[in-house]
Parts: sequence; structure tokens; C-alpha cells
Amino acid sequence: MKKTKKTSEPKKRMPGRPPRSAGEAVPFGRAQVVDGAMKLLQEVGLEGLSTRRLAARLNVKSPALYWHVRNKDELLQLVADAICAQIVLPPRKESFHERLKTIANEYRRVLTAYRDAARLFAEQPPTGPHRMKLYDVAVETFLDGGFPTREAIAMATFYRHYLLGMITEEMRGKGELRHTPLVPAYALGIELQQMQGASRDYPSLFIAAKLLTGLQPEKLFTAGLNVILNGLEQRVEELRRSKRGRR
Amino acid sequence: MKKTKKTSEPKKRMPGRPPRSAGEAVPFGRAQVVDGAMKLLQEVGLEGLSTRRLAARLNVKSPALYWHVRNKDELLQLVADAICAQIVLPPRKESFHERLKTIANEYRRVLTAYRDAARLFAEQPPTGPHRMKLYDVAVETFLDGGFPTREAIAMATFYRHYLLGMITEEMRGKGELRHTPLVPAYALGIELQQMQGASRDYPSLFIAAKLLTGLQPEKLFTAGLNVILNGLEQRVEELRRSKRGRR
DNA sequence: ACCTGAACACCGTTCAAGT
DNA sequence: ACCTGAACACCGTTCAAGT
Repeated sequence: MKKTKKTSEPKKRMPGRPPRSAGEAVPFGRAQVVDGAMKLLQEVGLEGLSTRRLAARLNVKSPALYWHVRNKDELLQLVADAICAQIVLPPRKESFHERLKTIANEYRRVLTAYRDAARLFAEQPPTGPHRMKLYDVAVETFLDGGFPTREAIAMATFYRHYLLGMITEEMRGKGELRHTPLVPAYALGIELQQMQGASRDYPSLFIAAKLLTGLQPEKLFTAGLNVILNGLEQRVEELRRSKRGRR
Repeated sequence: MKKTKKTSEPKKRMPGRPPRSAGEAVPFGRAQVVDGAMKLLQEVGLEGLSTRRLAARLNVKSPALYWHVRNKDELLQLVADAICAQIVLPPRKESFHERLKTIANEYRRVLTAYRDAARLFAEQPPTGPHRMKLYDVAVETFLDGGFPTREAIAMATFYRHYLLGMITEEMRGKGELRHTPLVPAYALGIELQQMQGASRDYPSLFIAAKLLTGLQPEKLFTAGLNVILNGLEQRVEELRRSKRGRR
């Protein structure tokens, strides 16, 4: 996808290319567009990220973007892939369990660093070289773990959803989102507190709402992570047993 | 939320209300708006569901909607809640394991019946009485399972994300989405097949891409479900042990 | 090769005005 | 109480035209 087809991109600086003369306009390529989009994302969030705003930020009229990028969707995928590029993949020699753990922690490390990144990842399919490589490594891990192919790809996908879900939840109420009107989880809690009849209609939720502050994200993340890792480990053993039984 | 505050709604048919005379315009309330939105959702999907289209569908000018509904967001939440209303909650007497299982199966049963429902649920926070009740029951289940409050609400949330993730994936390529250009999972697979170098760059993914057809959704769903259920069960026992150890 | 001007077909929402 | 007309401030995208 990087070196194959994709949108026409300024040629890779071929030998005979004329050197840029002194007062020429700032070079402006796909990289700057993506970079600008990432910064804009940080500032205004996923909702606020529009092609027109991005153009304005780059001191350019909005149709200009369409020279560098097919459409908004491709732009978002490029942004997601650029973020994903920072994820460090686990070496294959690590164990099944360890590999999944480092994938999880890396996911979290990188996605919590960018505003709305988890939501972006959830919305955009894993196109783009880095995301596909990550996907590939995940599938490989499950294959190495003994999962049959179909199940391996399913598990890699479910695992991804689970991680994104945990990270999304962790990001609610976090700094980056505080400008947003009111973050759902907290809003829910506050609403519940004010809502007469809440303690009758939603007793457990009402109890929980009181504890919405003072959450310790990492702790919950590892708790959640252990749940799925243990579940997967159990499945691995199950598969191993059934294999051994067959021969 | 139903009987408390919320947007002004045609009064609950007070005693002295004048009966509707013969040739009067079709009664038109919030219920019809939500109903129309659900039908429109089925036809055009989440992307296509705009307030203006909905208005047109109801033979009304778009500002008219704002009498019945605060804004588009509230409308979407109402739609989500209406769908959620069909989920049958497990009785409390069932075991932890059983309750989570029926929640999962009900989720799947209902959400696969509506186009883009899983995505709608993932995007919209669980406001609305039915979704909150469901949330409440989930938290209750985890509390009954022995989870401390903070962990209970976290697990209920993670569990929800996991289920929505599985259902979302199952819906890719399904009938309702076939009109859509090309569904990501399949598109990915097809692209991979055509992509030269794919077998080198993404070997595991490439292998898996060949098997993207012929998936058996229910099978994968239960496989995925068992993973998380086993993981949770293990955590329950862990909590039980540590409790017993403390006294 | 890269950008602008002008335009198209849409959005969500507000608000005064009608009935 | 409920709806319309007119308008506002936005969208994403195309396409001929400029340089």
C-alpha cells in the first residue's frame, strides 16, 4: 500500500529534479497535510476535524487538499496509520501471552497520547501499512498460539475491539476531552445523582456512580486485560488438548 | 428519564383534552419521529440518516422535528433506546455465568436485526431508560459475582465493548450492508489478494484473507464469548479466594 | 505539478411567523 | 400546541481555470 499504487504522490525526488529556488513557497506534500490533520485533531477533536478547517490551518483553499489526498476518509486513515506507526511490535520469540500483553500496552501507550485516537481507530478500518502490519502480527500471534486460521483472525479482531473499548473508556473524562461539554461517563454519574428515582430504577448503577471519580485507569486496564488474557490462555490449552487427543 | 424531565412532550392525554375531530392531520408525536428514524436507518444506514431526510420521509419540513426532539443526538439516543427495549434481561436468580451469557445472546439477537445498530450503540452513550437498565443489570451481575464496585462497572463496560465489537464484525459483509460500496473486512481480503507483496509484508493476514468467506458467525461469536466468560470466571474465583484468605 | 474560484448538493439548527 | 419560511453557518467534493 505504501509502495504499490495509491494516490499520485510527488515523485521520490528523482535525480534530475530542479533544486528548489530561494523564495519559493513552502514545500507542501501529503506529509504536511497529514501532519496538519494530526495537529488539528489534537486541537479540536474528531468532530471538529473538517477538510475546510484543515485547509485554513494550512493556509490553503480546501480543494487544494484533494490534490494530496483522495478524500476525507483516506485522510483519516492516513492519520490513523501515522499514529499506529509509533506502536512497537513485539518480537516473535516472545510467548503468546507476552506478545499480546505488549501489544495491549503499546496500544494504550500510543492511543492515549492522541486526542480521540481510540475512536478514530474504532471507526476507521485497519487499512494502511502500519495498521495492517499490526493486524498481521496479531493474527500471527494467535496462529502461533495454536488457533485455527479463522478463529485466529476473529480473535485478533475481538482483541482489538476490546483494547479500543478499554482505552476509549479510559479517555472519557481525561484531560484532552475536558473541553467537550460533558463526558458521558461522568455526565451519566452526575445525572444519576440528580435524578430522582435513580436509586430505585438503577440501584447498581447508582451505587457505582458515586465511585466514578477516583478511578485508577492503569489498574482497571490491567484488570480488564488479565481477564481476556486468561480467557485466551484457557482457549489455547483447550486447543492443545484437543490436538493432542487427536493424535 | 422517561417520567422525570426530558423534552416537553404532548401531555399525557389529560382528562379534559378535546377529542381529535374527523379530518384532522395525522397525529404526529415523538413516537412517530423515532419510528420514522428507525425505518430510515434500516433503509439508508447510519451515514444516510439525516434530520432533513427524516423530515422529508415524514412529510414535514425539517425544523418541525425540533419540536419533538432536542437535536439529532437525542434522536439517535432515542432510536438506540427503542432498539434496546427489545432486549430481554436475565432474571437475577440465574448464575453469574448464565446471566452474562443471556445478555450476550440477547444483545446479538437484537442488534443483528437492525442495520448499523451495533455502531449506533458504540457511538451513543447508554443514556435512555432501557439502556441504563441494561447497564444496571450488567453492573449488578458483576457485583453479585463478587467484583468490587469500581471493577464491576469497568467490567460491565468492557464486556459491552467486547460484545459490540463482535457484533460489529459479524455485521460486516452481512446482507444489510451489502449495498455499501464494499465492506471493510472483505475489501481488505480482496485488496490483499490483489496486492503484490502482500504475502511477503503481511503473511498471516494473507493466509487469513483466503478464509474470509465461509465464516460461521455464530460459531465465532460463541468462541469469542467463551473466551471472555472464562476469563471473567477465573477472576471471580480469584476474588473469592482473596476474600476467603482475608478472613 | 499544484493551487484557486466558483459552484453543487448537502448538512444541523434557530427563530420569527403562521395557524 | 405544532408546523413553516427563511436564513445561518457550516459541510465534502468537483471541475474548469489559472500559474
